[in-house]
Amino acid sequence: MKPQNTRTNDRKGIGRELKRGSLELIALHLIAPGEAYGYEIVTRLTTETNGSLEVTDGTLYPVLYRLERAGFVAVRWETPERGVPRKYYRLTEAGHEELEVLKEEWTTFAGAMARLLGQKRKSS
Amino acid sequence: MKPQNTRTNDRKGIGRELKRGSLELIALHLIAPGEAYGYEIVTRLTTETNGSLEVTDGTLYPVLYRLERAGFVAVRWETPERGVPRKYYRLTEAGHEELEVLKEEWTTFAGAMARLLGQKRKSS
DNA sequence: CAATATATCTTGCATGGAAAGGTATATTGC
DNA sequence: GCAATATACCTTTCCATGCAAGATATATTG
Repeated sequence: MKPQNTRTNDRKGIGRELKRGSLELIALHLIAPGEAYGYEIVTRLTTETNGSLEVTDGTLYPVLYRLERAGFVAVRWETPERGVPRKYYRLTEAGHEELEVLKEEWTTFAGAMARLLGQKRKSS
Repeated sequence: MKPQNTRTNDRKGIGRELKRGSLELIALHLIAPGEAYGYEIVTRLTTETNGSLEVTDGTLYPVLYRLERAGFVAVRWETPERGVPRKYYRLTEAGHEELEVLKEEWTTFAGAMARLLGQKRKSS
């Protein structure tokens, strides 16, 4: 029998909406230091954030595809002797710039939210 | 002539997606101290956040309607002697609880983002 | 050879922010 | 008296995107 989780069920995807628009930033950020492949990013996101920012592969792959089409990442296939081929992503010059832009936008937004919720006073 | 803003135009709505899921929180938060009406919230959001969290009325009214249907806000019409009638919103008990829940979800999410982007190390 | 883990991709759905349009009342200016 | 503007509400339509679900393929293990 399915759990009829009254308070949790009608709100199945609250955190889901919060991720909106931040996934590209997240992906670019995780790729930035060097190279990364899709499956790796998915698992790293789950482990490194204790599930807070978990995404499914069905979510991430389209994101990577968008980044590729936009010219923010370059792609390299690696087919090892043994194992499933991997598609490695690396930031382009434009990708690094985009990362900075998105990071700044996130900071601005998060800052505005924090200020609003925190009820920061303007004067002493 | 429309401004052909190369770098800004193709990205017309980046911050737009970031607001996803936070508008209910914002609305509840702004109503919480007492009462507020729709038009007021729209203008306050723009002025109090310097446009960072600006929304159009076409965006906010559906949000308020959802909150009302969910039982998070109660409604009172005020038709002054002179002036357009206003629809005042006030948080219900459930609304106050919801506000806390959403606030916590936001904090968790923003914290995870900050930790990820900030490259916090786990050990010394 | 069945099951599992790794790794990729696609289709279809649901959500919700935004543009655009519509209504109604009051004030201001000609 | 009437057009224009500001206030205040609401609705319809569009679209971007996260996710579930399903499909494919290779390698390992029992």
